[in-house]
Amino acid sequence: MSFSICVAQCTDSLASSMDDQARIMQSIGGVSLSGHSVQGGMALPPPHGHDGSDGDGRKQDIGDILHQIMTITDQSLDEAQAKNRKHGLNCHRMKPALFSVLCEIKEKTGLSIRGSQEEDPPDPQLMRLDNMLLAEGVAGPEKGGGSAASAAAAAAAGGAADSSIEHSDYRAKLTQIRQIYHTELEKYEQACNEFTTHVMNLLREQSRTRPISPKEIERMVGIIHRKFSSIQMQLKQSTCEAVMILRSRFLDARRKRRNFSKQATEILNEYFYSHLSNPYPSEEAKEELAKKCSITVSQVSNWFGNKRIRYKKNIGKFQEEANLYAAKTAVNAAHAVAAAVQNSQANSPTTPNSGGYPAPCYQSDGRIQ
DNA sequence: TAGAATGATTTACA
DNA sequence: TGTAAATCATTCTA
Repeated sequence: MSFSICVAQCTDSLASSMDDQARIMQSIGGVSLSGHSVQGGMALPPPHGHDGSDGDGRKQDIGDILHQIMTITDQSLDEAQAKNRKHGLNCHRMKPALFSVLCEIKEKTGLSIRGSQEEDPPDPQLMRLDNMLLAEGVAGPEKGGGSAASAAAAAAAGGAADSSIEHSDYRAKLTQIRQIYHTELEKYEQACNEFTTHVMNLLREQSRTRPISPKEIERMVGIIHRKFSSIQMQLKQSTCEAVMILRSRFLDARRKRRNFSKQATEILNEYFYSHLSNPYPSEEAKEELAKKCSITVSQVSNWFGNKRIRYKKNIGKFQEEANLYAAKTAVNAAHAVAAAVQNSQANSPTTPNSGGYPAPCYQSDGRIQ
C-alpha cells in the first residue's frame, strides 16, 4: 500500500478520532496539534482563526498537515529535496506520532485481513514428502542408507556377492541423491536469507519516509519464507520421485533371480534327502544351512517349500536324485564312523560315541524309516 | 527357441 | 506365523 493511498484512506479516520490522537500525540511529541511552528524549513499553516482549543480547528489543522504530506509524497525526490520539504517533514516532531497512528490504522484495515491467513496449518503434502525423505534417509541424519528398501536389500543380499553389489550400488545412488538434495537445500536457504535481509533493510530504510511497522516487516518476511518453502517443496517432490525411481529399479532387480550355486544346491539336497521323513528344518538348521550356502534364511525356506511340493508331486522323477544323495549320505556317514573308530582306538579304549548322521534306512519311496 | 528347471511371490489355511 | 499350493518370472538346456 503506497503512502499516499494509505494517507487518503486514513484521513477520515484520523479526523474523526482526532481528539483522542491529539492527546496521545501531546504526550508522545510534547506538542499540541494546535501548536503551529516552522520546523526544518517546513512552514506549518497558522491556525485558521481559532485558538487551538476548538476541536474543529484542530481537525482542520491536521487535515492541512496531511495534505502537505500527500503533496510531498506525490512529488519526485529531487523536487521535494530541492524544496527541502521532505527533510522538513521527516524532522517534524509530530512525525513519529503520526506514523504510529498510521501504522495502527494500517494494521486495523487491510493488513489485518491478511494476518488472518497467515497461520496456515502444515501442508499435508509437505509432511508426506518430509516423512518419506526421512524414511529413505535422504533428509535427516545419515543412516548409512538405512531405508526400508535398503534394509530389504540387506535381507535380500544375505551374503550373496551379486546382491551385495546391487545393494551397495543402491546405497551409492541414494547417497548421490542425498548430496544433491542437501546442496540444493542449502542454496535455497542461503538465497532466502539473503533476500530476507535485503528486503528487511529496504523496509527499514523506507520506514523513515513511510509508515511501516515492525509487524509489517515481520509479515513480509513470512511471505518471503512461504515463497521459498514452496520452491523447497518442488525440490523435495523431485527428490522423492528420484528415490521412487531408484527404488522401483532396485526392486525390479531384486526380482531377477539367480540360480543358487551348485555347492549350495548340493548342501540343501543333502539335508532334504537325509531328512526325507521330516523335511522341515528347524530355525537353527535353516540358519546353519543359510550360512553354509551363503543365502538367506528365507531363501532356505523358499527352497524347502518348493522342494517339498515338487518332490511330492513327482516322487518318481526325484527317485534317482534321492538314491544318489542317500548313497552320498551313507558314504559320508561311513567315513564319519570310520574316523570316529580310528580316533577312539588311538585315544581311548572306551566305546566310541556315535556322532554324525546316522546312515538312513530308506524305504522304497525314498523315505527314511 | 521351446520347454524344463528353479527361485520368488501370492493366497489360503490351520 | 509357517506351510501348501498355485503361479509368476527368469535362467538353463537340448
